[in-house]
Amino acid sequence: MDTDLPRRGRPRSESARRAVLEAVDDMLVEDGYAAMTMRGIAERAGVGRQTIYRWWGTKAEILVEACVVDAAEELQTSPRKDPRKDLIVYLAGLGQFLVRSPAGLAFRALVGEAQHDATVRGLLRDADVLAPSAYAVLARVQGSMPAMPPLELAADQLVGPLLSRVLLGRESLPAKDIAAHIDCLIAAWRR
Amino acid sequence: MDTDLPRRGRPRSESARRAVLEAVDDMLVEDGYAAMTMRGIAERAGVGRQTIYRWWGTKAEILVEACVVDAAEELQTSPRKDPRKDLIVYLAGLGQFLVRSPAGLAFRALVGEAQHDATVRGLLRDADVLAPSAYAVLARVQGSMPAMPPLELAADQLVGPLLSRVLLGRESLPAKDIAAHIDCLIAAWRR
Amino acid sequence: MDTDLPRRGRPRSESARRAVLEAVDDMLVEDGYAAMTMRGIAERAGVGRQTIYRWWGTKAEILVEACVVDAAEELQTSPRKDPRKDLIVYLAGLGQFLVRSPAGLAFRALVGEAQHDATVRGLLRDADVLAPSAYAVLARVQGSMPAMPPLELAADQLVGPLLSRVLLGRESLPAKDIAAHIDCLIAAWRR
Amino acid sequence: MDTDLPRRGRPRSESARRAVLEAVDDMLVEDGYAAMTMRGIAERAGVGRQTIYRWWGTKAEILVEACVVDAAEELQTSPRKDPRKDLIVYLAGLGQFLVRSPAGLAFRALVGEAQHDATVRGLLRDADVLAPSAYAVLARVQGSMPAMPPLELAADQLVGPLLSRVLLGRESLPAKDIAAHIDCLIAAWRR
DNA sequence: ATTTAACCGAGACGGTACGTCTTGTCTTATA
DNA sequence: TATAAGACAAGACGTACCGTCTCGGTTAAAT
Repeated sequence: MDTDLPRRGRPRSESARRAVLEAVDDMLVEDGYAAMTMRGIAERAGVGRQTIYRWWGTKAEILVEACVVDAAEELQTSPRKDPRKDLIVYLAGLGQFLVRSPAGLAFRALVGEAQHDATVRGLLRDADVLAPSAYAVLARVQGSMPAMPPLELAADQLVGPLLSRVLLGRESLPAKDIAAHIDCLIAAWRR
Repeated sequence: MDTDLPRRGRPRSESARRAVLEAVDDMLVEDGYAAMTMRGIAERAGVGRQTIYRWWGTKAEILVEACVVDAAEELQTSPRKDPRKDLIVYLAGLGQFLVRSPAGLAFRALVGEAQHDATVRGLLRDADVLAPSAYAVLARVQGSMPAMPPLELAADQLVGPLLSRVLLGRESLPAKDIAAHIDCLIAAWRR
Repeated sequence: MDTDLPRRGRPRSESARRAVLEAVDDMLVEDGYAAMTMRGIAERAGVGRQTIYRWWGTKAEILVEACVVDAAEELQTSPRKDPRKDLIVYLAGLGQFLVRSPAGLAFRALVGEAQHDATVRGLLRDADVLAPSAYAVLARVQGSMPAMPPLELAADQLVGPLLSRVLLGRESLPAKDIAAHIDCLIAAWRR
Repeated sequence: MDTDLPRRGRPRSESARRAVLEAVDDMLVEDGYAAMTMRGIAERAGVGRQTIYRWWGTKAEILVEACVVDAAEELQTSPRKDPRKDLIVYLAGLGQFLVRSPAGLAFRALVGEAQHDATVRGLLRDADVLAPSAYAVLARVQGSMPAMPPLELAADQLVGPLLSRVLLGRESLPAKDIAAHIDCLIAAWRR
């Protein structure tokens, strides 16, 4: 165990940690990622700059911590009886997450940074923000879809069209198109 | 027309323009986007800094010019008799473009910047890098796919799964999965 | 010659140079050396920080440039007929310079820094702030002082007692003591 | 008395005190004053940082404690029959102290700090490092020097030329010049 | 042929974020 | 209650890049 050894020195300030994460969330919504500097985060959080570098070292690491928990929670949907409805509700929720939620904004900022920096790419891959929620809903409907491909590919087919639209700067999928997309998938997977 | 009036003064240096675009391509491949600064581009291209700002003003604008022409060319595929083969070849080519081609790298860097900056988002939307090529191949196979949704959604269904994989930092779709994905789409669209 | 080669690029800003030197002088008087930071100088002078590092690189180098010219001017005395008076006037002027003049403050700050940093020690030695003025007055009275030691030692004997008092934090020599000291020197040097 | 009341709690660690003073001496010799930070002293001494602030509060205060006792001891000379020899030996010893001894280095560092900081100036004045030893030797030779000025001025005349040379970054007085200087003083003071 | 206008490269300018360092204070567990 | 360890807020350090500006020099069309 690591909690057993009674660490010496002043312990880490939990309030400073929370202040940083909240500041990042707020600034992302208010000013956007480009205007969010380490210096600015520190000032906004009322925290020393060194304190940030001590625990995170990178804007991306802060973002990961700021969004993974919220993301998992926001993307989780309750099961429906109708598989079609189940998939539609999930995808609509994902759309809302990506364009409305602060956690979704953080996620998109991370995806953006990942295109510029291999380290962030790894960070994002390890965080595994979307897959668990997609796997969960797919596992629920899998029984009635004998031709569904393995989960990984099925998840890409499910979320890819919506996700790429948003990342390429277009509007999210309108409700009608979400339904049409799901109907396509069901037709293919039931075949 | 605007090219008719024969502007006075020294004309724009075509060699400087090409030097900048090549420098951007090279630096993107060698050092990555994060290490690519306006100052660095100017030095690498052997060009004054002001000259860059005179004609482009933004890294993103240079990237757009550096990739749109190449992208259109690299993504264009010759028609096949077999619609399935046609789609598979296109998607495999898109995968290569995204992870191998300098133009693809530039495109991904642009997508990254678009997450952080609304201006770049607009730029990227206007450049319309992927859609024309996807529409072209879809138009070719449309005849034999009576249930295919409108082109925009169909294009998202076609490229979304591959695109989102790459943008989220995972490997591109392996050949087997490309085939499986196309088979799903055909099954749904032929229905 | 070096002025012949027609330097490229924007020439150095003389106004920025003067602004920095004046800011240093003012801040030294108002806030003291310890409170004078590179950042503060830049802000006070209305100058970019990099501009300072481009031309000076060190607080000490700025101080040297800020005080050498003024020092030489302030320490120069006009000849008197009476050698005793000549020496007294010079020494009294040196006392005023050390405790009143901004240039003298800069000089003392430099001497302080020289105790901590060998580079500054060299800088100070090369600047040769005091010696020329002392040599000048000693050369004038040398004729009537057959036993005067070589100029270097004589200069130390002349200014050392006053200088060390001030540097060790005591008051400057009072007028009575200046006269007594000069009388001692004359007695020894006329012997 | 204050030492009588047997203070409660853990007594001050004498070993920590010595460790700090030794660390300061060593670092001054090895790295120089500029590279000597409170943090560095604490690490080198294997001592908590707070412990230093509790007992000294300032680098200057540590330096004073680190040098006053040693200085007094090193500057004390045994009486000679010949007053000339007495003065020469003292002055030569002072030169060695200033450029060789760790205590002398600490003293010069203090003089340096005193130029930047009025508090240190007061500290240095109160410590009275040089005067007692100079007064002692002057008192011994005073009998044979009827024209010697009051001790304070005489001491300045004795040590000033050497001291100012060293503080201004030049070499210490060579033996020949020490003798010449003393001979001047004797000539003036015997007059 | 000369003038004029816009271009070109180089490089200094005022700003500002970077990541590191040190300061003096504080909060732990230990002695 | 002193101690060593070490986290804390604050802020200076020197570097790098931003976008602008100001030079001397070049290149063509208009005079």
